[in-house]
Amino acid sequence: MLLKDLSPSALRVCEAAVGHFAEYGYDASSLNEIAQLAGMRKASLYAHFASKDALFVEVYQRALAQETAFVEQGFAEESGNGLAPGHWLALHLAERYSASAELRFVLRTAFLPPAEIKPIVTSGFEKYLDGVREGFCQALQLRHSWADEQLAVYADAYLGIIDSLHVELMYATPAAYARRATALLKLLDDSLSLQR
Amino acid sequence: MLLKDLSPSALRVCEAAVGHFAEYGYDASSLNEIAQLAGMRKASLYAHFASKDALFVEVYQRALAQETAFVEQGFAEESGNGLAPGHWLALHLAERYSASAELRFVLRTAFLPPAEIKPIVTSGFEKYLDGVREGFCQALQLRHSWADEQLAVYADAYLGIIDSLHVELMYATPAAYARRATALLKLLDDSLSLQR
Amino acid sequence: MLLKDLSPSALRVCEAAVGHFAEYGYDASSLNEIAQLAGMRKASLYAHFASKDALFVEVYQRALAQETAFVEQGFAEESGNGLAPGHWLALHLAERYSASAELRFVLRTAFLPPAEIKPIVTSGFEKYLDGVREGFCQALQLRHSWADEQLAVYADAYLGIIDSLHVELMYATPAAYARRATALLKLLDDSLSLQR
Amino acid sequence: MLLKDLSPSALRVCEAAVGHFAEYGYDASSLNEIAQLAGMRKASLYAHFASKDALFVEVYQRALAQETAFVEQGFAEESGNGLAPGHWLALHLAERYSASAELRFVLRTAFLPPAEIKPIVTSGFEKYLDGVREGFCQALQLRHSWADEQLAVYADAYLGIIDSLHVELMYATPAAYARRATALLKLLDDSLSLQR
DNA sequence: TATGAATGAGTTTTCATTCAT
DNA sequence: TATGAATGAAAACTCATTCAT
Repeated sequence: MLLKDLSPSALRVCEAAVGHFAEYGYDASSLNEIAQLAGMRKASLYAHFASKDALFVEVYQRALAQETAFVEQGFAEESGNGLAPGHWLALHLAERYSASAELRFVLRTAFLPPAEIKPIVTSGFEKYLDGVREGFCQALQLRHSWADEQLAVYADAYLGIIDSLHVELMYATPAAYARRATALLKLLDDSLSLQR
Repeated sequence: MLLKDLSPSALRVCEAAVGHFAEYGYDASSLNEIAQLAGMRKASLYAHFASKDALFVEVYQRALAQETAFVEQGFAEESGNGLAPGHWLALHLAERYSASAELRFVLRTAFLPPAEIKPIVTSGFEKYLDGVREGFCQALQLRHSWADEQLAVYADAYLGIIDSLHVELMYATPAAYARRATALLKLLDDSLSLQR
Repeated sequence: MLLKDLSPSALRVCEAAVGHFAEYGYDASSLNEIAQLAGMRKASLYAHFASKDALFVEVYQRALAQETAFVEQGFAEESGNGLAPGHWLALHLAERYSASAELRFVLRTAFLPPAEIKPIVTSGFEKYLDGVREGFCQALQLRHSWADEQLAVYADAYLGIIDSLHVELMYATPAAYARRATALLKLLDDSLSLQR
Repeated sequence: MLLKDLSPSALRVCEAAVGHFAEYGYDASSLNEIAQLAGMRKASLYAHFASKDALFVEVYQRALAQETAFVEQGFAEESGNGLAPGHWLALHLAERYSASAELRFVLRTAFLPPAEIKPIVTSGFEKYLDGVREGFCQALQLRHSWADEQLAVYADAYLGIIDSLHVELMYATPAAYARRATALLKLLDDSLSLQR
């Protein structure tokens, strides 16, 4: 999953595009506006990207790489601070969402991918979620050892929680997000506490 | 929230539109195609609906009403069958999703509402979720009585679970859906079991 | 130039149409809006008029008849009051213009007739102007007798003055109208005074 | 009132548009036909003008500038040839009208401006008329000196005459135009002759 | 006489894309 | 690498008109 080397201009286009796609989605985004934001004319985009699709995919892959790194670093921090498994990410997602156009873009795209490139989007997002699952499983195993089966169940549950929070980010207030995060983490911790 | 009386032709348009909107979303849906599906020409749509927006809103409200009724009936059935609180809906959502264009449309719309009518969409979907919350709380209270605060936490968690399943419906396989449903319901039941 | 007998409904349509045509012109007027104003649906118009053109022509002819009558009565009043020839009309045109949608409609239509019916419009308006000319010539001849040639020159001038005032009505303020009327009538009176 | 620099293609569009607008007016002109006349497709117009309104305004301003220049040059010529004040313009307007689509367009537009841009049209035409007034006043003052008040009255009258001739251009024959011009100029000269 | 439904032709406008420069 | 110009296709929407009821 290596990213292409892009020229400085192409990078500016990506930066402009990620915010635009995040806000309006694929269909309602116009190359014209993206080009303006990047300080060039529409036609010039084609010097950098073969098509709207190609630009979208490139932006998507860069955003995925970035958010995957964010998740990894989050789990590292969590284990350093002795937080309960999966808590760090759940508690920092809201902040990340408002700070990162990339995350907003990834979520919007993953949930409702443009028909033209649905397979690419879906498989990419699955890799992102695999990263989350991986981080969570490692955190769980730091505590004690689990049967594969049990581990899988908790991993499924945790991914479900994260997706639930993703949704809350997209259509609710910060307060509602906090309530949901608290409630779902409580379920998780309660259930884990029964496994002793 | 009474629905308008629509003429037979207008109803045919709604039926055609709900599937189209569910599959392609607002932006990528064309009135031309919807009209064809409804067996008329584009211009004829305007005898029934003032604009694309107006059609979309009408369809959305009808879909919401229908899915709200489905949820209500689900909770009624659950209590009749002695199922654990909230299980019926979680276990039937996938089937419903594949059977009901209305549900697919509602979820797609709620998660990524078209900018033009975001407020209408959001407030409508909140009412739908309130119905879910209401059903779940009543189911919980059939078992034993709860402090308001505890009840609210479990309601938040349950809505989170439902949203999580919504997401899984949109981008995953039936098998993955089942795994997630099992895992999250286990968390819920485990946590509730600690409240004795 | 007899007018048709119209049913009460058809008359209501004419009344609605004259204001609409006067304000928006032929092209920018929509039968839909005219029908609404007349308290019926668009399709019902066709029970009364064969087409948009036919409605327009009917309205035009009624308006012309009405304004022709107004001019006649004006010249009658003028001679009764001993006013200088042509003064009454020049001085009452502004008031009439603001009170009569028919006059506004006639002027708008005469100056820029819709291509489809230009000949009808033009010949109709010429008859209206002939009425003005006739009234003015008679008023002149009440004073003393004129050579045909002289009479024709003054009649041409007077019609020119009236058209000039028509224009001022369409695009200027009442104050500007008054200044122009005063100035042109002064020219007329000065010139007539030289004929003794 | 500087005019934009337009590309050759944009100029071709303007040239095509002025004739079309002059003949059919704003509402009945279609961008499709204008584009054909300019040798391009409809969509290409938008590379040069942001909208139908913008094109119309641009064309209008160019036409106004051109006709203002024509009037100025006319008054210059008049004073060179020793013609009576205001005669040159009155006598050349008909010829100009048939030769200049710009003049036809300006008059049509000024008399019945499209609702969307009425203020722009009106204020522009007033400047044009100010030019006429200015030229006439200077011509008057070459003969002898006038009280401000008298000057204003004759200026009002002269503008009235010009508007009257404008109207005659739009709906009458060349012969009728000549009769009217003769008659009105006679009034003007008679009245001026009384001021010695 | 009135109307709901339908429609063909037309409108302005947007868009992704191409190409010569 | 950048862009001005051009374009085919499609969008939403409007309109005068027809017709069965």
